[in-house]
Amino acid sequence: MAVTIKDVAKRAGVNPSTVSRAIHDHPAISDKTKEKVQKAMAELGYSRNSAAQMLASGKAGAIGVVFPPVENKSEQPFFMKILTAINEEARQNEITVSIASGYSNDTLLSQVQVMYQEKRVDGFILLYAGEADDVRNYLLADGIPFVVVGTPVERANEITAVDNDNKLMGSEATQYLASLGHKRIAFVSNVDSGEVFHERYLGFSTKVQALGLTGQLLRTTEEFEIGEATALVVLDDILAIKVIQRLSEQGIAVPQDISVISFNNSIFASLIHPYLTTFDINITQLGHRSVQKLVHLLAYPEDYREKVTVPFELKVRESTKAV
Amino acid sequence: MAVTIKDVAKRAGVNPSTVSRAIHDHPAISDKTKEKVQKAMAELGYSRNSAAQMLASGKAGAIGVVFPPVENKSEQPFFMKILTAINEEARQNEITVSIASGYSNDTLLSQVQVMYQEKRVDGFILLYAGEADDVRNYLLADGIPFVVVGTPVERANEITAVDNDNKLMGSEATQYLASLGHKRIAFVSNVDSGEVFHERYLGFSTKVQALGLTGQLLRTTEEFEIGEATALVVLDDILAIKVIQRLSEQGIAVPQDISVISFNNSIFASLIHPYLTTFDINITQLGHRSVQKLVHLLAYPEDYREKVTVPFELKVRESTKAV
DNA sequence: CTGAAAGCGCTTACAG
DNA sequence: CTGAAAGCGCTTACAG
Repeated sequence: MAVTIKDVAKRAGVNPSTVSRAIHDHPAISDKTKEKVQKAMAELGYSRNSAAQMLASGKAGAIGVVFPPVENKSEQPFFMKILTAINEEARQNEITVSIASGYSNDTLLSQVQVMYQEKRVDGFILLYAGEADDVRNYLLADGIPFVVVGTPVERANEITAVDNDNKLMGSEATQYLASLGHKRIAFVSNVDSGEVFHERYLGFSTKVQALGLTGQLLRTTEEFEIGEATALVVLDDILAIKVIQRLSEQGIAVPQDISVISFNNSIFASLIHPYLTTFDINITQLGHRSVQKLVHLLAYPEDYREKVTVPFELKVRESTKAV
Repeated sequence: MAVTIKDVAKRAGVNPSTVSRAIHDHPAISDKTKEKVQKAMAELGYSRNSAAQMLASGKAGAIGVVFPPVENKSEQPFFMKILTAINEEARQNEITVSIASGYSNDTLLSQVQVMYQEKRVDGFILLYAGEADDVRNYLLADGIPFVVVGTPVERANEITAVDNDNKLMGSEATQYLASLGHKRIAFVSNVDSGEVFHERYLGFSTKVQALGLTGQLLRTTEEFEIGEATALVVLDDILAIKVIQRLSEQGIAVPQDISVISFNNSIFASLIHPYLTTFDINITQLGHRSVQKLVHLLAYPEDYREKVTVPFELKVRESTKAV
């Protein structure tokens, strides 16, 4: 019923193996034959059968995207956005994207194992980094190609990663506030672990020191006092708008009384006023590059694992002002 | 290298065809033989080769999830959440989820066509409804199994759909406000088309009429006056928090001066105060049911197309109060 | 209840 | 530059 390589071969008056080679643009096949085959394919409306191709070639032509085992994925626009970007780039490479998601490490691991063992995918993109977990250990142990979006803390040397330079971003946030004349700045976070927090905070505190400013760390999990600070570097957009509301309840207005700068440039940054001055982390690029790196790894499994750093961009909006 | 059905057969002392049947729990195979095969599989660590299975059986064991061709998918938690739910249910059914996304109807259509023609998927779940578009027309024309999340306006009779009852939700929103003593209520929207808007608004206006209340439609795209209204039914959470901020700038406080009720119960509903009274639309259930319906359709292609209505639930929070 | 055989639609050494 | 053949790992009528 469906058009096969045999039908095309018959129509073009060649052997099926020649059709297969023509399709893959094999250098040994003459241009003339390639044209004949092209023509026959077009006339018959040929589509390859991916299952047959996978079986014969041993390649799945698909990659798995692994979401973090957390409940609140849907609250973070990051995931949908990078998934879209990954799919876009995958399509350019004629690769299909399958997904693995779950709320525990166990379900995630078993999905990843099944996907790989059943040869449904050739490799993986992990959308979370940090400490090693079961999934990463499995991939590493079995030598399965994968790339991580984010920065692994362990065995970073053996892992291809794509990330922003969070330390530099923390530093530039501070620098920008300093350029507006702020001298007393606080870093605000709702967590005290995680690579993203560590790096952004490190960039902040290093820069504070370098410029001779006054800096401190404020945790939103406890009651906190702004004190003398005239500017805040907040871990991400969503936290920033919560902080701004809390300040507003205390009669402190942003940016009139205090400036706020944050990270990610998500929907939350331009949801309500004051729109946030924030760093765009270029999620589309993160997605594209991670696919490219994985494709490379698939072709050259023994090549070096390297880290790709994607540039960010400051978006100045309403939440910051000069003192 | 990888363990195949042949290896298992040899170990179990049976024919490969028997192994295949045992794996699929074929009724003709004796329990004793099934056990032998189970044991051999476990000992050898057998995993099926999905490509071979797909080729031999003609089934992909995978479904495609199609995202709407819009830019702002990542801003709506709905998509990530339903994707997670779909994947969860698919896993229960040993089905893989692949995705199709793009910013134009053309790229979306070509992805869907390729996925189906290359036999990578058996059917699709469309995450958008409303007017017929190229993708849906293609699926309908070629008799490809699919289910829609949402309510199609055309040819609804030929399409399996999973949705909430938006009209009823609009009605119950109004009813709830009326029960709090509100008599002048406005419906607030930033669009004037789309099934979701139409249905929710229809439910609102029908109920307003039935209860003898005063109702009106306010468009946020223009300057609007609350007028005499003491309560607002807002199209969705994200719009609601924007409206609340606008009111606040005019010195109107929610819920002290005016009540607000909205829909979706997304992250935006409990992001900042006042937390929103809103309807939870049960996205997890929408996702699960859509997979179940598709699986059914795959097994019984000639069965009726039907609509599944998933219940919703009112979440009372801070944005509404009695007059 | 089980086996032997053909076939699914490709790819790829091997020949020439 | 191209063909003939074997093989990838399953499934499934057909026999018995």
